[in-house]
Amino acid sequence: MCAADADAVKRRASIKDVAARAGVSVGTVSNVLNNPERVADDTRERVREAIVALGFVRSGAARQLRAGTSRAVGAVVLDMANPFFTDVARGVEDRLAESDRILILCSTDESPQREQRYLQLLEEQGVLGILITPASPDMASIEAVQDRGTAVVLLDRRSKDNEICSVAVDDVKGGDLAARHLIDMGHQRIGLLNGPSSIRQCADRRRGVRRAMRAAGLVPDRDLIEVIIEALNTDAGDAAVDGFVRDLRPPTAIICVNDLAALGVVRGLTRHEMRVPDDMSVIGYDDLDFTAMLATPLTSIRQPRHQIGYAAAELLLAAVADGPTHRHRQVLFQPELVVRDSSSRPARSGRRSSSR
Amino acid sequence: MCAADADAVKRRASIKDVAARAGVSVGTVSNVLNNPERVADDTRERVREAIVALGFVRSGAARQLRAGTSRAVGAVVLDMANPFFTDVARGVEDRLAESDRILILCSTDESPQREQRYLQLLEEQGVLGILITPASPDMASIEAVQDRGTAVVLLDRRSKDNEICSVAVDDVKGGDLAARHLIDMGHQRIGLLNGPSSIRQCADRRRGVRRAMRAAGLVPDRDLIEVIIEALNTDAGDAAVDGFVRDLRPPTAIICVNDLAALGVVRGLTRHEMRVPDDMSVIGYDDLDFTAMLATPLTSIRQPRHQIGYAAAELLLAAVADGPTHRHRQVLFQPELVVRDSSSRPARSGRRSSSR
DNA sequence: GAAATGCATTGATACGTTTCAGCTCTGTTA
DNA sequence: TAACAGAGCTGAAACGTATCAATGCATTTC
Repeated sequence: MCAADADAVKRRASIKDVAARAGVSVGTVSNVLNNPERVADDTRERVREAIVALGFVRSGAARQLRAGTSRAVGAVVLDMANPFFTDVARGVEDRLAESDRILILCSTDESPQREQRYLQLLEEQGVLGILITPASPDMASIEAVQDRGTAVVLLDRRSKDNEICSVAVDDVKGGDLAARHLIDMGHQRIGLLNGPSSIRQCADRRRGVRRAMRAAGLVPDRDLIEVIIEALNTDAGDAAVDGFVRDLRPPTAIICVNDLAALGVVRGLTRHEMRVPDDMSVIGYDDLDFTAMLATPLTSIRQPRHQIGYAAAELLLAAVADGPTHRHRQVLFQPELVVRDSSSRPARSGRRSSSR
Repeated sequence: MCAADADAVKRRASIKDVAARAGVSVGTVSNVLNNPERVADDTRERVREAIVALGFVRSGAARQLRAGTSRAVGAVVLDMANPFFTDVARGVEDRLAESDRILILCSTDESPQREQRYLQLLEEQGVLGILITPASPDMASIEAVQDRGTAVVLLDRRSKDNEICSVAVDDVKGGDLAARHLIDMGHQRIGLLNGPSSIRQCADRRRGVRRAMRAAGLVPDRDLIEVIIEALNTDAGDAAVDGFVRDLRPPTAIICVNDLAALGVVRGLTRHEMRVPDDMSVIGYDDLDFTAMLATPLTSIRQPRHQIGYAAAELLLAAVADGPTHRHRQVLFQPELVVRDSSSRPARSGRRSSSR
């Protein structure tokens, strides 16, 4: 009913149609769009009128082809339904929106094939750059993309050889924070519910925990009780509780690999008729939104998720602006301890492991 | 070290470079890419070798310009960090991946300006189509986009006049399910913690609740205690509990506008030294992942989030395939009641409101 | 009054594909 | 033998924009 002429169905108006209608050359229309200060006021106005009258929308494809500059940035994550990546992606988007850029979001589900496919699609798309949490250990194809001229920033990973920009969180510090907090409150025997060491984050946190213990005069090999779970979810956390409470000298606190597992640990403790934090302190990791809202709000380690995304996008845009002169940078964020009700001083200190 | 000739730094290889290297014309290279069966085996092989040798990546921009066909689909949601949209988006992505398509995800934060901006960027980008949860009540600009030839599907909204495809959930049914469940268990006085009626979903659920009550012989105006909250979060839910328990004839069950509010209700009840479900049944809405993992797992109404996204993407691709002959369709999903521990028979039935 | 200056605009070109009419060559049919 | 068919390939045009040298025109400077 509105701006549609009888035959406008055929095809979108082009810059040529606008030029014809406004009685100017296509070059002038292009200038109105890209360098409005270069064109006289009345001409500019006339062109603008023609643009709205025709419902003209400029072709990003043609613009990109000619000018070589795209509006889109790609982000390749393990799973965009995972709250961690979700918040990171939101940070990315917020930074991109400031520069009128747009985000193409891809989930690999940790499948190298899917990662490969998405990399190719993004490269064909001619994105400005790619943010990626690699699914496959082999970085060859990612480096190939970078060599071919597309900026790349690693998300939640560090590049060892400084060949590529990255934004990550200091997980050693995260483990350290959790353990130090417990030790400060008087805990002497600590449980660590961790994921497999093959996951860098898990290995790092373990190192952090042990470091903090040694620094406090404890002996990790004696005073740290470790349980490894493969699936980092609530059910696994629940089941793992048995391993801790059946220990000859059970811990008085458990540091968990993430909040979901911590939730399971709380559930498992309830199963054993133990109360949090009176009988056992519990610390989570990730500080998911809901953990603060539980009956016993969870002490947790917070990662600045939104900031990570924002910083990664910032780094990417800088890399694009720098061009070939760009020097790769590694950004490392510090996690933060959020103390809530699930951690407290141990009820009974030291070795008096008698009745109950 | 690999496929980079000395001067390959200058610019990405084009189809022309491939043609030269393979000793064929550009038309043939194009055919190898798009209609491989049309070219002889050995030629095809030669071209393929040239492609990998040069690290050739075809330009999506040029392809789109010439062929008029894009690989990208846009999705405009209120907030991509919201678990609802997150799962919906994942459904969209999964469907798109099946067709080698890519998802551009945009959060409006319910700002009409931001929505407007994103619509324009997506249209310039030449996306195949747009999935959108409108932020502004005014659909004019969305319809304008559709009129100009970009397919549009509404997400989590219904279009009244059938001028546009949509995928939504039956919220009346959701309210009905929750109330019916409680009534079946013997509850006679029911609390409804709802959002403002200006939100279509809230109004619909209220209608569903009242419908179920009437169907069971209850009188909503007498037996339904309603509390409205503006912010649909945990703190508001917590605070709202006072309104219910101070009622002359308090309800024995509360239906909540979402799981976060339900969490707050549980917390508020604890504050009043009431237990769930013994003293009060609580039903949430959304069935967020973590609600099943709580100390008292939450009864909730589940919306098929992933399916919604998948179906919306399917609808969009169908609309694109149909071209101008397309007939708009409205898809309505049914929500599902998930019974867990937070709902049970009322402790004391009817009016004997004596001791405890 | 001529030259110089600066501003607004033009028109042609290039970007990298896809597409398609037409060419060549080989083998088959009448 | 001529005509034809079909497979395989070529070469040029077109898609819609940005860019830039060139042009026209009005104003200022000497």
